[in-house]
Amino acid sequence: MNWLYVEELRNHIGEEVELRGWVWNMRSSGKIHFIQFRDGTGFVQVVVESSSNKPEVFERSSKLRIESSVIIKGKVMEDKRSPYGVEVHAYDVIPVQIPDEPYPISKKDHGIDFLMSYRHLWLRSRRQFHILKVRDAILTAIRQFYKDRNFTLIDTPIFTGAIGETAGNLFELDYFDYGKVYLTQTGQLYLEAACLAFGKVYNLGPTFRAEKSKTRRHLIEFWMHEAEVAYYEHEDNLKLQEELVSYIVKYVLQNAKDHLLALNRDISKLEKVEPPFERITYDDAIKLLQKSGSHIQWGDDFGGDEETMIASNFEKPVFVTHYPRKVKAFYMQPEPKRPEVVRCADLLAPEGYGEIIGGSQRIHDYQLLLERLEEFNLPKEKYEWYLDLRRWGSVPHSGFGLGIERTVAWICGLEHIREAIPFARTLYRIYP
RNA sequence: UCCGGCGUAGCUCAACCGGUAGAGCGGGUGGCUGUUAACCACUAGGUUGGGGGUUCGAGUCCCUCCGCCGGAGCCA
Repeated sequence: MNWLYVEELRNHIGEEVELRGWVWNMRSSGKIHFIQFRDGTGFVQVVVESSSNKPEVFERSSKLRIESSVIIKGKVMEDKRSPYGVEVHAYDVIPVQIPDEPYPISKKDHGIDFLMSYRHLWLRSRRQFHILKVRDAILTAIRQFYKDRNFTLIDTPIFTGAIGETAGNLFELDYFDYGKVYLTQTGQLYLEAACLAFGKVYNLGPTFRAEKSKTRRHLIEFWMHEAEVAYYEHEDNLKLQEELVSYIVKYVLQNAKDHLLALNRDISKLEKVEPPFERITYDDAIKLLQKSGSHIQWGDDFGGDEETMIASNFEKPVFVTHYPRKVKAFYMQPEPKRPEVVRCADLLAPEGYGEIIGGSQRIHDYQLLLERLEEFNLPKEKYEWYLDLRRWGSVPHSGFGLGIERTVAWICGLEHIREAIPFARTLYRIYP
């Protein structure tokens, strides 16, 4: 007997197959059962007819209920009445487990609190299935993009002594006798070290921000992809980013289009995403905002509304470059002719999804970096290794970080980032 | 942390000016050979988030605590 997955059935019409999976819904008309079946690769309808089956087979299948696990033996039939194009006519139904209690997630609406409490079961629902399949495609695309360009994957540590961004948003832990360490906010400083050894490097992993953020675009634990390249300056950095983002979107359209369509995503907006992306300076962004009626002043950072307003002027993602150095991190390279701004860029996604990338050229001069550490009140001794990178073989270098969940939310068209990760860690939720 | 809203059956919600708790889904029983959130009939299911107060009477009004949702700040 040939054990097949649902995703393979279209190529096996007329064959007798075995399916192993779960019942996500049951309908019955007395002498005919319709089992809505899923196996982790897709969904298909299984038909069990009383007239063409042994009585015990039909009897066994009547006992199935939602989220029973079951092995089906049957024949694959083409059928235009089925939304999937094929269905399986069963001649044997073997229950693996039949639940004693009703399945908590019903076919009708649920509130988000209830669903998040049952996230471990909610993952089985079709919408969540499609979202996480797109997430998987995005992560595969990132790895493939760097493999094609011969970058080296460098896994950066989760425990860190040095601070990447700003203090105050760090999760603090006791590390034996050493004292306090922090959960990483970014692997960037370590990638900078690695890029001076390997030239072109990237990472992909979880990061943590102890921010009491309560918005649709924040998680406490989120995944970030970062890249860092030696000898890259500002414009090289932007080019890499627009190529990466375009590659991801194209890859998803080629490999996970059905999932996007199942999510009712407007594909036409994603099809426009290809290099080059527009670049707009912070100065011009401020003018644009003021023209639209905002009271923002030069020197202010943007909030979610400002980002949405700026991005709404563009169909593709847009770079906002050269922010005032006071609103950005200590390591960013100043623009030589205008030292009050830095060589950085945020990439804003269209359709109100906000910042998906933050990047910059890094300071490579020892003296300047030392001044900035003092200016930001960072303890020099913890950064000695980072200063070493400017003592030996220092070169201009640039990099960026891309938020995975925000990218998933944008590409899938989600209303809230909590659906973009299998088990979201939000402000007051750690269960399940 | 601040601002706003909500908390009634397992779930999603209703209940007028304060007058004594109701529907759909889910569950159970029965029916139905093409269902698509199947349908039809019957049926079980409630200390209205906790505590206190006002009142002849509180799901409804007041105080307080807890929980959740939305937004702001911060940020990817």
